[in-house]
Amino acid sequence: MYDVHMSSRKPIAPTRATLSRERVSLAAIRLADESGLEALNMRALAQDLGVVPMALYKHVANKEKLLDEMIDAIVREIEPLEESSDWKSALRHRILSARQALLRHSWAPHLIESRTSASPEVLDYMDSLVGIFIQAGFSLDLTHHAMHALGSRMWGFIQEVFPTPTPPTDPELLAAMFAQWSVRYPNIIEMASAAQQSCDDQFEFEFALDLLLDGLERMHLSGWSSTPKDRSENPQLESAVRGKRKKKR
Amino acid sequence: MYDVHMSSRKPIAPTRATLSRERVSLAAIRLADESGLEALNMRALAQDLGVVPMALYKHVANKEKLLDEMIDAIVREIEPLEESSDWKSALRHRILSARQALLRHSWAPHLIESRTSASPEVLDYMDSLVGIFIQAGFSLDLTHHAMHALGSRMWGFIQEVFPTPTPPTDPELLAAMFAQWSVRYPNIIEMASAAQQSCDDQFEFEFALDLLLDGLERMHLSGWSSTPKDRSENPQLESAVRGKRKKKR
DNA sequence: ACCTGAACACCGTTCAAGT
DNA sequence: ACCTGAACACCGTTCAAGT
Repeated sequence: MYDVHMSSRKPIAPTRATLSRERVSLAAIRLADESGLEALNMRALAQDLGVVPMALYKHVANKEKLLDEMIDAIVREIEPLEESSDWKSALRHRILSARQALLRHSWAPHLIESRTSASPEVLDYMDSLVGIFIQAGFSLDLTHHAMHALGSRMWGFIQEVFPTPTPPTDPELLAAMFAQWSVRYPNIIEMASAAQQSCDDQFEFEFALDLLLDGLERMHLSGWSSTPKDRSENPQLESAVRGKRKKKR
Repeated sequence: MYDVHMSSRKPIAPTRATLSRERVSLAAIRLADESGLEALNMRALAQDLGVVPMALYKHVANKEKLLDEMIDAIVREIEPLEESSDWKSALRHRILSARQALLRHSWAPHLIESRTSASPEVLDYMDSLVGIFIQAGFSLDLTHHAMHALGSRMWGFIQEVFPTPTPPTDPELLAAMFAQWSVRYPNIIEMASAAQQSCDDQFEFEFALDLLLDGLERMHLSGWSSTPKDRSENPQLESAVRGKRKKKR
């Protein structure tokens, strides 16, 4: 226990320093890292800091602002831009670095999805990605589409909608489930039977990232431009452009 | 008001029929459509149905199960598979149809993201997509990667992380914000200046979808196979394969 | 078999007061 | 200036009872 009577001077390394906005958000990150986002509530956070819940509200406006702070802390973990490399390597490096930061905080994807506005730190990062495309000579139009195509992937994650269920450990149950699924979901079972080793998330992430970057490179080199005339000469996006035309009419 | 003394027989079209699982989930969808997901709580839902909150629990196990029901109702809105068309058209049709269903229910993306398991209806839909790839002769391995690369796009949405803020209507405020952003986020401003007309979500969705489908087609035609030897002969995914190799070693 | 009323546990937050 | 204690509003859900 900390002995308050020990000295009237401030301890050199106080274990219970006065609160600050940074101390609160760091504690929130630690709590989420250890116990998950659902365990992060103002009462538990206050207890971790040895303080009464309402003490937090002198340093963060409300819980939403606190969650924004947590995102900013993660964005600061992303490695800075490598000026020297070519656009594709620079993008890959930045995005895979963002992914590393996110992997250290498993709650981050869900939190990012729930945010309704971007902080200055977030916009700084996005601005740097836009800059990579523009500096590489991408048209502003293609740059815009590229950013949309990346979506959450620019933050190093793709939402795994409807995660594949973990198969039961009991071999008897497993066999029963396999038999049942083979009848109702034959294609899924056939596909799964090919992936003997468990699915490698990092590989799947880079596979799709490269699929997008390679496609964007091809469009850029084949002279994608912002004028509709040039667009229609590009056979790759014929159908998408057709859709836009129809809507404009 | 409904007159209960009017007749002892059941009314032909009862306005206050007895509850059922379907009636509850339909009311939940209507409430979410009209007032948003955050307005959907058991008390409000019960009031809409003219019943006390606890009456709902005889028909749905809990709120989570109710949310699962709502997803299933949407999945049933997706148009069935067109057997005759080629794989790319079939996929586009199915996915754009899923998108239409989702656009009718703006709360659906957030709800889909939050689900932790897939219902049989959900698996049926995913199985049909896997089947399209396999029937087109895609290797099981490439099919697997393709499904991951599609991600949430197979449900007709991409998560718009950090949505772009709506610019202020007051021209003076707008000018001030523009000046500020031009200094700190020059690339974003430059990119945005090219997109005069407001951003077309449908176009961006189809742009990225076609980028992925075209890339997958190219890999399929160039003989992507599941053996590592063949993989390294495909120059397009050199870096991703390199990453996987390193991990395996 | 189905619905009701009261109550509990939990959580974000306001308010008036303490030092 | 910073922290505290009690309380309020809100929400999912349990429980024992009603018909």
